[in-house]
Amino acid sequence: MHSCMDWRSVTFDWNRARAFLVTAEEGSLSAAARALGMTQPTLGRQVTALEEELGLVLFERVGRGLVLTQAGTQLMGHVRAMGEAAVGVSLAASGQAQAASGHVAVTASEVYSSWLMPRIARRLRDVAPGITLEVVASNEIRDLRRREADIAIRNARPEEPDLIAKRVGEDEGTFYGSIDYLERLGPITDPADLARAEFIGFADNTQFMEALQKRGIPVTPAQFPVLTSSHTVHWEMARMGVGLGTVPCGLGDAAPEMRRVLPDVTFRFPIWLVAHRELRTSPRVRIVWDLLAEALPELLSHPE
Amino acid sequence: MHSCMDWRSVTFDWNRARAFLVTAEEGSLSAAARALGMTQPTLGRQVTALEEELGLVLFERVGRGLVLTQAGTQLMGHVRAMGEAAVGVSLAASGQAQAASGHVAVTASEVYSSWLMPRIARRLRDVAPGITLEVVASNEIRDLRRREADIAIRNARPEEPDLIAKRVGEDEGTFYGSIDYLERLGPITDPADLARAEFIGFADNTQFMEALQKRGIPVTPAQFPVLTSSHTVHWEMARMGVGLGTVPCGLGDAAPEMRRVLPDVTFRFPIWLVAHRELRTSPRVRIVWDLLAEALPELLSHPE
DNA sequence: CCATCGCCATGCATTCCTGCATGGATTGGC
DNA sequence: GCCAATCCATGCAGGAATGCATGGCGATGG
Repeated sequence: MHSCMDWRSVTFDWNRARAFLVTAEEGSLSAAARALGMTQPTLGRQVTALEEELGLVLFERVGRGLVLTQAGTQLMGHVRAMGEAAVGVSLAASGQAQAASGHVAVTASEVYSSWLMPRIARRLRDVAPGITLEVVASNEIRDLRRREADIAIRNARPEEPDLIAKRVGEDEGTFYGSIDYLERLGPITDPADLARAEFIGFADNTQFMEALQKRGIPVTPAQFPVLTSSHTVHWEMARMGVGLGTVPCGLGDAAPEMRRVLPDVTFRFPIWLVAHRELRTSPRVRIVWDLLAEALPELLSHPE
Repeated sequence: MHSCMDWRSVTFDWNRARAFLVTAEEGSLSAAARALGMTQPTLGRQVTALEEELGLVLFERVGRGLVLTQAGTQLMGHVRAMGEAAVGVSLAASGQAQAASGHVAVTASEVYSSWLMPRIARRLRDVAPGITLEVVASNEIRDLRRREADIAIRNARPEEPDLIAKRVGEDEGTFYGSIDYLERLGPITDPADLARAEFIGFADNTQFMEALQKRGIPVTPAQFPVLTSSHTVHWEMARMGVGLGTVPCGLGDAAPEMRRVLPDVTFRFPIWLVAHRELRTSPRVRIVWDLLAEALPELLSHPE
């Protein structure tokens, strides 16, 4: 329709225009870098590149600071207009996000539901107050196709092709035991010592046992006095001194009555975000998805 | 001064806004890519990234084309304003460049002065008609410090620290002989055969001889019957059949009465642009500098 | 007059982005 | 109903942009 329009005149790098605008307003590259959350060399190079792109000298490099040339001054008006329109874009965008409403269900393991999701929910309040969040705490692999949840947080990439998945980070877990249980057990200094210990098991225990054996920890089914599909039950069993529990370090380290058994032996496992293809096009689901994708990595790396 | 201003609202990637604008106006990613001279995957990723950055769904992916969502429609107004301001920036910039005037002197070797500079001058007419260009054809290393020229085109990086230099490309040269001289000389199939030949030499001939010997061509001072500092004289000597001449391939191949001696043995040498630091801040010099930096690489690679 | 501070320029390792080639999906024509 | 054309999504390799650390320079205050 508008294909008659000529876009050649907007082909220059708009980010360089932004660098020029902020630098001119702030008066120096360093100040502009601080304002934009970038570094001074980056902004300096962007401004230089814009000068080469336009074939103009915008700043006079004079000693300490930069001074706008006549050409730069005349461009400032137009660049300011771009900046004001950009503010409009930003405000309108956040307004649209604020206006989004509806219901979004996220499923995660019990541990993550109680540990991570509250922080996510708090952020969601600020970004999109109209969205109500439902947290489905479950360790079972919920079937997204049945609409039991819109987004799932999992530890593996799903194989279904009509699901989209994004790896958002990595978490770390290790063995924990209650202080009194560890006393009864005696000193553990080596993975081989764990042959004396007992573990709280998971419902699908063979997979868990195989993982332990791969790490050089010889275990037999007899060492699993209790199996449970609930991570909460799992953790409570460990706290009661029934056996060793395996939980994310962020949770286990925060429990005062629990201790790592082998502090240096940890298991790293990936965190995946999963949703339907179609659901990603739903505004409210997309907002929650993007929030999770942004917030989870830092929550996992900075347990805070 | 304006440090009170809050730039957080313009921190989003402006190029992604441009991608969104053109895509929405053109109606498809592919059309937008054609209009902007980019590729469809790039624009698709930029739009997706903008959606994640703003936390919005801008397009509904429906079958063939894309359809603006409500949020996208509402953003279009502000993004259009950015685009119009961008057109203003572009127009003002070209206007400023057009208005630039003054005198700029460029020094280059005789060969390049007559071979490359006319094409440069033609382009300069379009970009900045107010600038008058002086071409100083000289093979001597002109001293830029004495203001004999504003910009120099050289074959080596200068060592003076107060000069700025930019490598703009690479050129290729080889030996040429006139047809009748090559007949007198007999067949040349190997670099070692050149021991029978005579060469036109340069004023600083030791450097040239060393370069030949490094390439496995044994030469002695007795093989240089004529020395000259002028490349033009050098070439005329070769054309008259005095000996073998060494010139850029772009020049030598265009001469009908000359032939390459060893077509596959070529010398590659770099092309440097040199100017004063201070002169780079002069608008008119900067315009010519940027034009040279942009045009020379393609002139050297596509001799046309 | 000298020391200190802030600012800009440059070399280097890394990350991110871009372009290319391909696969999957849908629309329109015959 | 099938074919062809068009468009969007994704894996991959090369190149560009970014950040970090450093050096040089001018301005300011003692």
